[in-house]
Amino acid sequence: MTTLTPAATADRTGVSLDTLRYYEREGLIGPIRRTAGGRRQYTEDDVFWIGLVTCFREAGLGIADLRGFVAMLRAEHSVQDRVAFLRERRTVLEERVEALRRAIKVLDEKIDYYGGA
Amino acid sequence: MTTLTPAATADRTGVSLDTLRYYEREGLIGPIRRTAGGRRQYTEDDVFWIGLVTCFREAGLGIADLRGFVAMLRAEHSVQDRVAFLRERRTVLEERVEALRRAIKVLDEKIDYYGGA
DNA sequence: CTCGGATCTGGAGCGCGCTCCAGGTCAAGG
DNA sequence: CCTTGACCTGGAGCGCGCTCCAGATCCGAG
Repeated sequence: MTTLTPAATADRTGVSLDTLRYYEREGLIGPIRRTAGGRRQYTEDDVFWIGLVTCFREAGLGIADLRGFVAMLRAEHSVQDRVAFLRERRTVLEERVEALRRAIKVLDEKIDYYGGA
Repeated sequence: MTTLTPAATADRTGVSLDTLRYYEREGLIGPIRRTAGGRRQYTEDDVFWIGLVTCFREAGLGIADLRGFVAMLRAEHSVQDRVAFLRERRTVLEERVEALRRAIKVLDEKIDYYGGA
């Protein structure tokens, strides 16, 4: 199976080396496989998961939220628990969209006031 | 003209006393009128503006952005500059909405995977 | 006039999410 | 071999947005 070096992974994902290590320390990704010498080897699956983490980070979820997400995947949770967790996060994000819509509306009003020119 | 005490203003706006003072120090609001003794007297206009600031903060704009907003209102800027600034902020917020939509989509897919139960 | 609660100021402290650094290790090319 | 550059670890540092604190001042009720 092909693996990626840290540098290649940073390149592919747009996440810095430091941040990749930080996410791993925080339990958001990995643990990442190592070579005999201790260097990290990222798999395609790792890259995919890093993409998910990035997606949620860009949406403004915190590190603790993401840790919750990882925890949810561990088998000790029922399907109901998982869906409840997912719906809860969804609600938080929807509320954030509403906050943005309100702010955009204010901006649009101001722009209109200036004649939209 | 009726004015509000700091406590009443915090109450009305949902912004803490410390944060009101902080916003004023940072130039996001005010300067707020004072009594002879130095106590702040918030007007209805102040309260309204605090509402706007809160709206933008909830949308995730930073303190520096808000300061830019205040600067924009000062007369040295042309209508074109102002509208350009407003449109720019609007674009930033729209991008944020898109990031949220992407994350919500991921959540929906997971929820579907669990059968939406 | 006195008391006490609200308010004042300046500055320290905090949680988050990185980011940077020192000092050392690994491994491919010459 | 030896060099060189990517990588390792642990920990310090940083910018943001508050939040908290001490010590002083104000002012309405009694």
